[in-house]
Amino acid sequence: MDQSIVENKKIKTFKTIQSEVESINRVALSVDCVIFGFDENKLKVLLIRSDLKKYLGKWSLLGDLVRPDEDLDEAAYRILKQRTGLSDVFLEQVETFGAVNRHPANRVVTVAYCTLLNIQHHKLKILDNELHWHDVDSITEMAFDHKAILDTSYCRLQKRVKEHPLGFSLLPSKFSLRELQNLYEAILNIKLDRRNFRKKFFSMDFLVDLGEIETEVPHRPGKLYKFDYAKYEKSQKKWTGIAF
Amino acid sequence: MDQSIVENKKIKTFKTIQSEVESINRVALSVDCVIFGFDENKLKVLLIRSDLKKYLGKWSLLGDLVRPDEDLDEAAYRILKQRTGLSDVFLEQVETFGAVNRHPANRVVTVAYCTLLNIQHHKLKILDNELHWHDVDSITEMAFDHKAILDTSYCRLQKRVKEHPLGFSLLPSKFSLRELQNLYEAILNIKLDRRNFRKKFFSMDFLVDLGEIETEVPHRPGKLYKFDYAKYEKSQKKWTGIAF
DNA sequence: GAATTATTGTGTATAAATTACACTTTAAAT
DNA sequence: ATTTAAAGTGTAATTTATACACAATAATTC
Repeated sequence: MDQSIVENKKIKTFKTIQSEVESINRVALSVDCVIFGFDENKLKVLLIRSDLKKYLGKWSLLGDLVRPDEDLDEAAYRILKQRTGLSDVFLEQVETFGAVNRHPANRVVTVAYCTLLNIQHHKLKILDNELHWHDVDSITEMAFDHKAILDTSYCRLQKRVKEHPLGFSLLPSKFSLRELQNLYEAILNIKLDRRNFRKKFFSMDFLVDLGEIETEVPHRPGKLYKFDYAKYEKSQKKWTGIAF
Repeated sequence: MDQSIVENKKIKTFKTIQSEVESINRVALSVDCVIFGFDENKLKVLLIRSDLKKYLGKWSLLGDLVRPDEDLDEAAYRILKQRTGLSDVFLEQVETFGAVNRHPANRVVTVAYCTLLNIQHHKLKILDNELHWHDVDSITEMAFDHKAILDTSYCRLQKRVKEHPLGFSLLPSKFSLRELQNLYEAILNIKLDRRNFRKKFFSMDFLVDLGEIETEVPHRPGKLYKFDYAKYEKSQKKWTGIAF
């Protein structure tokens, strides 16, 4: 809402609302971060062990209450930083979960955020509550409604990764086309034709050949590329037609 | 969050959090509904006049505080019903807006929801606060951050309407292809080729020819169709490739 | 240093989808 | 009967997506 409230066809004044705001109509608000990574050709997610009695032993997303003087995005970045030390990663609001009984003790509405990290570049320094990376597809049960939040975030990721070059933030700054393809296959959970995959990415024309090749592979090394973000930003996103 | 909170590397217990939840860390939570309609070949949105002093005279979305015993979706449907009397319309969460100072009096975090209504089928019965339909593209200024919420919702609508058959809920149950095309042109703000538009929709094969034609048009009447939702639901959504 | 291994890198033919584009038909109104 | 305004329709050209197989390369092994 934000100002006038109609209830049983009686218009409440702003004064009435003010007092409602002060008293009963308040909830605790949290942010939960779904932090995706990629390693050993598998999509991973960063979880901690819940220490709430009801969910003892269950895995949980990284979250915290939003402070009274803090924007939602700010809170998400703070939590990410507190948990991982990282600050310059892509971060996006996913959805807000507010079922009345989603938290056993209080009404806590939570805003889910989603981030993608390069696991190799960002070794975890804080390991409280058994913080570590889990294979996304191995997770069956979680604390609270966190499994639903994870599922929603994963679906969103699958959709976004097809529309935007997000995936590159999960890879080393120099990567081979095989690594890129492995990433897409893992996230989308499909097999792709190698030749057509390459054709597609080369035709998009955002990959820069670095003139280097992989090292320490026990076979023919692949060329290394980086993603040209500047070129991507300048490009006109193409019109994608109507299709259900 | 939801259980353990790390702050300055000090782990707080659940008890600590409990008391935080009880006291300072609470915010007022509202839902704002962005109700889109379609009339005279224009996309419309339903607004009321703000009666908050700071925004007196400005237009505002339809909102209310979320009740302590009410899920977010429930609140959105309640507000929609209270304002319009309607209940069986598509309703979707868009995004949560939580800038610290978005409300002048209190911290109010708002969850935006978006709905599409058929204006002809749903004549407004309640007109409090000058509730009425506005051309979406004529709106320049609004109360609070509601212009930003509207813009975000409109962008979301443009995207969703290309991926899902949402648009049909804005049309009469029997519609002509011209009406359908007008709808898409208005929402997407583009001109489409008539023959290709028809080809596209016929090839999707979800339109049912009702064997009826338009009446009271001063020219050759078009055939009337309905959308076959059952057939659509059964259809496998096609794989849409990677494209930035 | 020859053979083996594993993976890179490449091209083409076919099918499917998208685009651009103009004339005839129809019903209502005059 | 004429006018008006929009409905209805098809094709050729282009672009995009798909299916598919073999030679080149670097490292490892013998």
